[in-house]
Amino acid sequence: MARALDILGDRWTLLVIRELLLGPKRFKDLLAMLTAMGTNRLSERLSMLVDNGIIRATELPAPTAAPAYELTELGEQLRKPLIALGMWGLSMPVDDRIDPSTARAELIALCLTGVCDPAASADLREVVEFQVGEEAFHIRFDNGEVLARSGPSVEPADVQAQCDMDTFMALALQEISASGAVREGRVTLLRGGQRAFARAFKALEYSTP
Amino acid sequence: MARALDILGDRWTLLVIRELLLGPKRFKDLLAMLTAMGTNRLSERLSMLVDNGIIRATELPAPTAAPAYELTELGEQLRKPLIALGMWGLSMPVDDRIDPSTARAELIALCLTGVCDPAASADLREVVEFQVGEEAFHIRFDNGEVLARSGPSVEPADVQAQCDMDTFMALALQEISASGAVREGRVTLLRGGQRAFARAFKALEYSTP
DNA sequence: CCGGATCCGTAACGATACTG
DNA sequence: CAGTATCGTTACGGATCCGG
Repeated sequence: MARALDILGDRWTLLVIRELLLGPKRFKDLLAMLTAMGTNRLSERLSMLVDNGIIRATELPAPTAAPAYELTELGEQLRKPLIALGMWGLSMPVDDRIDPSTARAELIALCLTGVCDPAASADLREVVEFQVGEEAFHIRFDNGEVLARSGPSVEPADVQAQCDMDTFMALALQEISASGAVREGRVTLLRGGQRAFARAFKALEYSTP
Repeated sequence: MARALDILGDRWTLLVIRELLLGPKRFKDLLAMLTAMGTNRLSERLSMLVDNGIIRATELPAPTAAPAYELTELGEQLRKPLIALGMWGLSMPVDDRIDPSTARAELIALCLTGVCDPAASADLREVVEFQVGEEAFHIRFDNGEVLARSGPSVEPADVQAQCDMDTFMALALQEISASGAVREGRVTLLRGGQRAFARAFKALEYSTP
């Protein structure tokens, strides 16, 4: 534990890794998510993480071809522990619910992918793209694997959904049903049907929060 | 995750909680384990953790009756995430193996209790006391529950074992067998038999490191 | 513009001396 | 024993500047 904290214990380090759990990111994108972090600090953390084999420099796919950072296999292994920590933070009784104005739907989605039952999506293979407020992200179900990523999907999405933060949080907390939210117009489906959309949230359900 | 790190992200905080996962501890005991931590810093962290409902002030059992700190239910819920982080640190390829001179057997035991299969100790009910170098600790098996704690057990132990750090690490990593270690004299049993001792390590075995 | 590196004032830290 | 007070040093956030 001390060894892990020697590397991950500095301020921002775990938050940088959190961002990269949502897929490869550019320097400026990380900076945009981690407000109040200085450019020098970010650069310092990134090179330290590279030196320790937790992330590596890479390039964004095809048309963009911009430099970026991504997790290595070692870094990827932090997914479970970090999501577990996130769930603990979620259960903290500070304000009962996270402030919707500072919340980020893609991070909520990330948590869901970490706590949902893989068996529930064992025979599911679809990509759902979300637009929640300003943020765009997608969730890929691939026969038991569930992955949340920032930005639109590279392969064409089966479902494209649009809603506001409050609706997304209510969906994530299972306070409202997916099909009900569509019927009531709280969710707009730009592509795909209500059935496919509901299937996705069914697969994301967790048992014991 | 950010909420969790707001509370737990400062230096030493997670290490203080790690110590308390091994049972209630006094101020001076925490200080002794956390070398290089200033008394003011420890005091600061402790009161912050109390304010956030993660630990609480208490008293050591019966004869000692000294002030101490222990985890609340909220703090106890950090066990799984923290041990997961510890296991990640263990898999870090810095030096393959932790330096036996700085390692602490009770922390290794703590990790084992977090990753072993509860089913393996479902019908086991015994207390094993260890003396490894200077440190004394015990592991309590109670029908599926497995708990590692610093110091001797309050209830009389079924097994009392003595060995050096290298032997304990080899046992934990399943490099040698428990009964073999006893036969070869690497482990001295002050109380209890080889069978009971071997049962304990059998129950502590993990499947995928 | 993007990815950094440099500089500076402030906050946090480690060590030690001190107190109820 | 369980902290509090003080002090010199380190790490941080913010702003500015530079090379591609």
